[in-house]
Amino acid sequence: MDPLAIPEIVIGRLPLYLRTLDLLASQGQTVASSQELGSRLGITSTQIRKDLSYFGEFGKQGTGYDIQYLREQLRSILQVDRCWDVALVGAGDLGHALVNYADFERRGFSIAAVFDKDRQKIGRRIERFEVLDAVTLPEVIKERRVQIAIIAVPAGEAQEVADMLVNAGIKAILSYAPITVTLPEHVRVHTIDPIRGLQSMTYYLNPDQS
Amino acid sequence: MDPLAIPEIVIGRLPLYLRTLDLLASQGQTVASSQELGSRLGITSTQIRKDLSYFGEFGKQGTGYDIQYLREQLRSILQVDRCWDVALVGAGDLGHALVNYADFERRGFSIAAVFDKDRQKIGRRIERFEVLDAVTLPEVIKERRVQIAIIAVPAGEAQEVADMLVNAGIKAILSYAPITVTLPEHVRVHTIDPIRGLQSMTYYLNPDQS
DNA sequence: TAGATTGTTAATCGATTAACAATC
DNA sequence: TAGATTGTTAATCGATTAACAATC
Repeated sequence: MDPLAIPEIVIGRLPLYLRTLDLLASQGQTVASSQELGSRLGITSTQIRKDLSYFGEFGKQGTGYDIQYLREQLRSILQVDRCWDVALVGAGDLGHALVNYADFERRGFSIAAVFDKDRQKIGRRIERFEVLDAVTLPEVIKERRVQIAIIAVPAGEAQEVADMLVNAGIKAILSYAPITVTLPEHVRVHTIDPIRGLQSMTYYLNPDQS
Repeated sequence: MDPLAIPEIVIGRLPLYLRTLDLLASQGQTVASSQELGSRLGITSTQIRKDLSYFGEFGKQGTGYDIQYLREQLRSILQVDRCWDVALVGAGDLGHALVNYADFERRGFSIAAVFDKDRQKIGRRIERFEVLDAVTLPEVIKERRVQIAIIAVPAGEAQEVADMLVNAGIKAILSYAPITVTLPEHVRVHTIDPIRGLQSMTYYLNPDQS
């Protein structure tokens, strides 16, 4: 099946399904119905079955899904049955938090190198990494054929860093800078902006606060 | 207009518009068309005009939008023309990064207190905050009538923390724990899971990596 | 067998966009 | 006036869901 024939919104939900199955597996559960997954995620069972049906038939009537098997299938579909090297740009507080984030490894990613352009930070250690000079970024990324990067620099530097990453061959970027970066369309970008989430919740809040 | 009559997906885009207008304003620009906003955000100008039309008429034919005026209007709609107190739970690396995140203040939020349950962390300082014992969370939140909280604790503790927050009166939660927390429907939750974003990009990546 | 649940079709629902009159 | 752009309607497009046969 052509990967692009499947709606992006469906692809966006698969990691949610996988995450939920991981949780159930860690609790020792071996089988789950679309009903159970749905109620845990707050979506309908029909939607889950429909989403999965784009890729094949993974369940058993009357029973549900074998958790182990469906996890394997989803990992294969999402290509996280391998481990992807990730370049991290920005060795500030957020960079530190990301280096220490244990979930990356468990879920298919491994930080391969940490860069910063600040003289104060270059050469310092963050856990197992030495912070590398950002000018060496292109060669390191090219040499190691890294395809994924995380941007954890201030908003004002993010576009410049993104351009540099793309020139070095990066194909997917997770950006923590609260701006919309503009890139060639063959490069995928996900932006994490915590304020965006907060601001769309305050819309619904009661105005009376002390 | 009844706030609930407007599609949530529209509300979700307003912070994007505001963020872009903030950027343009900081560059000294005074007027912007829906066309310009759209091309910066990668969405159509029609969609922007349609979204804004739920709330009123803010533009001028032939000219576009007065940036200053539209910012004020959007801030008012989103209720970020005031500053909201936010309780932060979790004083680890991520908590540190959030305390130091300058954008909160500029965009309508102010961290009011930091909590942790770890004896090692309680009493320590993070910038201007003393880390408070999580058992004091209900009283502090109730007393200060805080409505918003950020969860920055490990996944295994997140549901418990969320329940505690809701009992204390919290109405909106931004969670960095990679699980789906289950809460009463009058409470809004936004979950930030960086791996989710990465996993939906690897789907499209070329499998050949060194 | 009876009960449960899948996978899929067709209907419904909702969001996006093309088109355009209004007007600055 | 001519050109540009808004606000809005109606058409289109795409996503969700109800319904149900198949089957474990």
